[in-house]
Parts: sequence; C-alpha cells; structure tokens
Amino acid sequence: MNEETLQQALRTADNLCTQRGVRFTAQRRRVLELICRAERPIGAYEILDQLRAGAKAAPPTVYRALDFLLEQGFVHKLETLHAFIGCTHPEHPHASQFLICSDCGRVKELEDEAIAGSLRALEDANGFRPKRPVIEVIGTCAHCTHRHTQS
Amino acid sequence: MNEETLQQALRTADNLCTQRGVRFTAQRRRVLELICRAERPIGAYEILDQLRAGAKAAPPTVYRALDFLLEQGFVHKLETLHAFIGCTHPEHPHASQFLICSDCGRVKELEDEAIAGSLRALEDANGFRPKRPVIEVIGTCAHCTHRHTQS
DNA sequence: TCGTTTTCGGAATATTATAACCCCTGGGGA
DNA sequence: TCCCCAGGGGTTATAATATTCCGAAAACGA
Ligand SMILES: [Zn+2]
Ligand SMILES: [Zn+2]
Ligand SMILES: [Zn+2]
Ligand SMILES: [Zn+2]
Repeated sequence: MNEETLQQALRTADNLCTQRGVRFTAQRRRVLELICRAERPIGAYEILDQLRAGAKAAPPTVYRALDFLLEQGFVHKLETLHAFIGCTHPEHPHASQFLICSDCGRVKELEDEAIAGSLRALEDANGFRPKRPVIEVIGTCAHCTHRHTQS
Repeated sequence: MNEETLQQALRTADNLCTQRGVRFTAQRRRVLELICRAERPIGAYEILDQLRAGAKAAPPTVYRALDFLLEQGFVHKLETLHAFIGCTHPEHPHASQFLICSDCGRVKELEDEAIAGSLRALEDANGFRPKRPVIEVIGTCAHCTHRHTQS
C-alpha cells in the first residue's frame, strides 16, 4: 500500500469512527497504519515489535487495538495464518474470501457473489444461521505459478 | 459416535493404511480413537490429557499422531477452533465445508458441489492454484435455533 | 544379520492469546 | 465544584497452542 492509499485508508477509518460514535485513538490508528503498511498479513507480535520501536507496549495493547479494528471491520483476521490484513472496503460490513499464496505470502481479498450464494443455500438447507464465515484458500498465486514454470 | 461406528472407523483407517503402505501404529490408533469418541471437536491438549491417563506423553506425541492422521485424511483440523474432528468419509481425499455451532459446539461436515464449483471458478479467474481450502462457518445450528425460539 | 529409516520419549522453547489489576482521563450530572 | 462512571490503556503474569531438538528404540529392507 503506497503512502497516498494509506492516508486515504486512515481518513476513511477516522470518518467511519466519527459516524459510528466510537473513538479512533492514537493507539488504534497506529496499529491500523502498521497493518496497512505491511504488504502481507502481519502477526500480532510483529505489530508489537514495531510498536515497541516507538514506545513501551505489551501484548494486550496490540490485542485491544486489534479487537477494535476487527469489530469496526477495518481489518480481517486470517485464521490459517494467525495474522491480520487491512480490509480493502471497510465502508460496509461484508463476508469475503481470501486467496493466500503460501509461496510469496500475498493475500487477495475477494467478495464473490456466487460463493456467498452457494454458502447461503448450504446454510438454508441445514437450517444453520451463520454468524461468521471463514473462507481461506491456501495455494499458489498466478504470479508465483508463472515464476515456477519459467525456472 | 457409538461403539460400533467407532470400531468400523478404526478398521477403515487400518485398511487404508495397509493399502497405502503406511503404519497405523498403536499411538496413532489411540489418538484417532480419542478424536472419534469425542462428540465435538477436541483440542490437542485435551487429547494429551486423555493419553496421559494411560501412559506418559508430551505435546510432540500428540502432534505427531495428528500430523499423520491429517495427512492420511482421517481427521480434519478446524482452524477457527484449534481443534480436530474425525472425517466422515476418509476413503477419498476431499475438500469439505464445516458448519460449526457456537452454541452447542457440534460440527457438521459437508461436501457441497455448488460451493466447490464456485470456489474453482473463483480460483480459475484469479489464476490461483489451490492446495488447501478452509471453509468454516460459525453460527447456530438448527437444533439450537429451535431451542432458542421455544424458550 | 546389518544398516537404514521411521517412530517415539522427553525436555525445552516458541508462538499466540487472555486474565486480572490498577490508574488515568473526560464527560455528565448533583 | 465535586462526585461518579465508563472507556481506554499500562503492566505483570499466565494460559493455550505448537514446534525444535536430541537421542533411543523399533520396524523395515536386503
Ligand atoms: Zn474486507
Ligand atoms: Zn505468490
Ligand atoms: Zn472429511
Ligand atoms: Zn447447536
């Protein structure tokens, strides 16, 4: 994420917090910034290390900020990686799918209507009321596949 | 899982191991049995506690057996719960979806063709080669929903 | 039988996440 | 003004999950 995109993301978060009547504190802002600056999913303890470069910090500091950012939908947690990634469209709540490249570590967030639909059908057929869908596919991205066939 | 089903599952695992030329050791058998006996997903350290009732054991003992059982497809790992569950049809490799009730803890394993199809389409559109899909939906099962509306 | 590979025991350690306690600050009344 | 309260956050400790490493034992192949 380049500097401009980052600043835009932080402004968006700030505005959303104002709208929602919640506080976008310096701490929360800093953690969101670190997550967005990382080109890949970042773990809670990596965030902690970077926070510690500027001030004292302990795990609860990070996890409290993460809880907030997750609640507000500004970041997503990747369960298979125990890591966090900035959301690409935090304006509205949504269920997304993640394609995780185990080769380069990059992740693509998608909102596919077909998947959401089949999932709904599956849930309906089973009388299941979904709260939080987790769809993460681990594999190799187009870029890395191409790189392999070349070499 | 009742006693008969359990014995059947263990026999199936044993046969598959013979076919595949891998060893279904006492350790591995014991761990599979504990997972199958649990009516719900069971954590590695719960398995460890139960193993310790009969003999000495340490975390690597459990994790080694789990690695084997996962490789062979006899059990699945639920990433959102950090827990393990017996596979309902270990004969063939497959990608399944899990409906996880956060109320009663029960999990339903499904193999839905529509979801698998939309996921394939999504992957193809992105030039992504999948290795391991993780699809887990946390929510409330039909039974628990019903129980709530009654009370 | 011998040498190789796989499995296993066990200690230590790494990694991820939460609990509990206290203090501070800012805002809304009495 | 003072009191009180709720949210945010600092700090220590601990829980929960998972892996690394070393070496011995067992199984396997020839
Ligand atoms: Zn998103
Ligand atoms: Zn890649
Ligand atoms: Zn299965
Ligand atoms: Zn239920």
